[in-house]
Amino acid sequence: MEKEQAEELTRRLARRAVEVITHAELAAKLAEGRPLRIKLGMDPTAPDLHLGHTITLKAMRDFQDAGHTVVFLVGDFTAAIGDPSGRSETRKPLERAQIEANAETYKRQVFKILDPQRTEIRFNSEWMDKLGLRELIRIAAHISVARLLERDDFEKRLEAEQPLFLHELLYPLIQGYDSVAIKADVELGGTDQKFNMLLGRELQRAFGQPPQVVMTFPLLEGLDGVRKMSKSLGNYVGVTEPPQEMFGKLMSISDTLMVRYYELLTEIDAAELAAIKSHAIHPMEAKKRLAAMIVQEYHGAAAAQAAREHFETRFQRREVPADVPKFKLADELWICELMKQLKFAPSTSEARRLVGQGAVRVDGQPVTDVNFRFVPGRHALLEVGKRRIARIER
RNA sequence: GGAGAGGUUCCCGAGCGGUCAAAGGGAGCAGACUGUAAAUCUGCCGGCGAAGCCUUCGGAGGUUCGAAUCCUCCCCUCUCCA
Repeated sequence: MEKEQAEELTRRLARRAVEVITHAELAAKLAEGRPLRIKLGMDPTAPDLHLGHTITLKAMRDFQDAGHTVVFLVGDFTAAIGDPSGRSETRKPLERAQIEANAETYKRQVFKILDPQRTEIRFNSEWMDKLGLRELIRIAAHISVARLLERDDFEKRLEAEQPLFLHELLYPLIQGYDSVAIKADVELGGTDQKFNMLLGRELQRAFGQPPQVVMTFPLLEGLDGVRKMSKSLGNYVGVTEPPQEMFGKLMSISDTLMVRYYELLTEIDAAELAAIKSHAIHPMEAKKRLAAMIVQEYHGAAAAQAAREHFETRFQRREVPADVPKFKLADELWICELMKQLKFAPSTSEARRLVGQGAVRVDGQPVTDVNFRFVPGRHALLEVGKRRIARIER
């Protein structure tokens, strides 16, 4: 029975894992029959969990469903240092209060996927704050500089003559030491985390622990289809975003990216995937299904259906949907000022430009005069571009 | 400590006394075409109810009628030497 469960887990994980270091070690650990400790390291710099994160989170959920424990590690200490990973420039340390607020947000969001019953939440400041310089040096003595400089982005920055600071070099050590502190059996992460995770193995060995199994997962491309999904690049779909927003964002991805999203974010079988790839299903219909599936995951079936219908009326039939946000306006107002107040334009200048480019419509009629005045009662519907729409009432 | 290079608008990157709100590319936004796809084309892309004015080219001073461009000091990064 237990053996079957382990096999089932291994099979599920194998679907998406890029690398498992090593398969043999994983099998051996699973065979021990005890709940393994799965490390989930996240640095609380970006407050929003997005679809890219869900790939590893779901893999962890698989572990949980097989009876293992996820140690959700909030890198509150590390965030104060600034993780350089995945970016070619130095990251700024965060304020303490900000870190805590972010950690809270994370915690709430992460349980959309993980099982709270089988999750242990830890903050690495718990042991890091106590770590003295003496210990730090002792840890550092286990890793050579050459080894550290093997890391891809360090190497690149050196190559590009860009700054590389000592604390950034220390970061992988700190992260690796987390694995020692929580006695991790397995660590999962994106492929960009491979180096750090491997260093965890080395440190565990140095501290007399069995090394953790390292599993890497693909990085999800963001909406632009090129760079990895991230909050700071603005190419993400957050798991807490409203249904319509999610649906809309997913509809705007390229066909190529759609296939990728299907592979990484859904459970569809090979036959269906083939149908999509071959365009046996019209790409747009396939995209709608994808969007609906994902929305359903985070908001339920009803919301997914509603989001789809909204999309169809608003963007495909170009009709005004029933649920247009309403705003009160007492007196007539200059169109640019109104756009600014509704956050349809960040500045008057931008509002002027939008009018000049024919992006602004009132009651379906394009506004061409920059000096146009919106009169509540006489005018009602304001549209800016395809996405911004509001009904104005007196 | 010494020698050299460099810090420009969201990013890359030109500019090196006025014609600079600052070339070009990317990103972004808007329009056309479409399936809110891709590709393509066009326009916009600091702020101000905008004639004109205000703020911006690492920071602070200075020279000049006038500075992103010249000078001084400071801060930061990179390279080589020690």
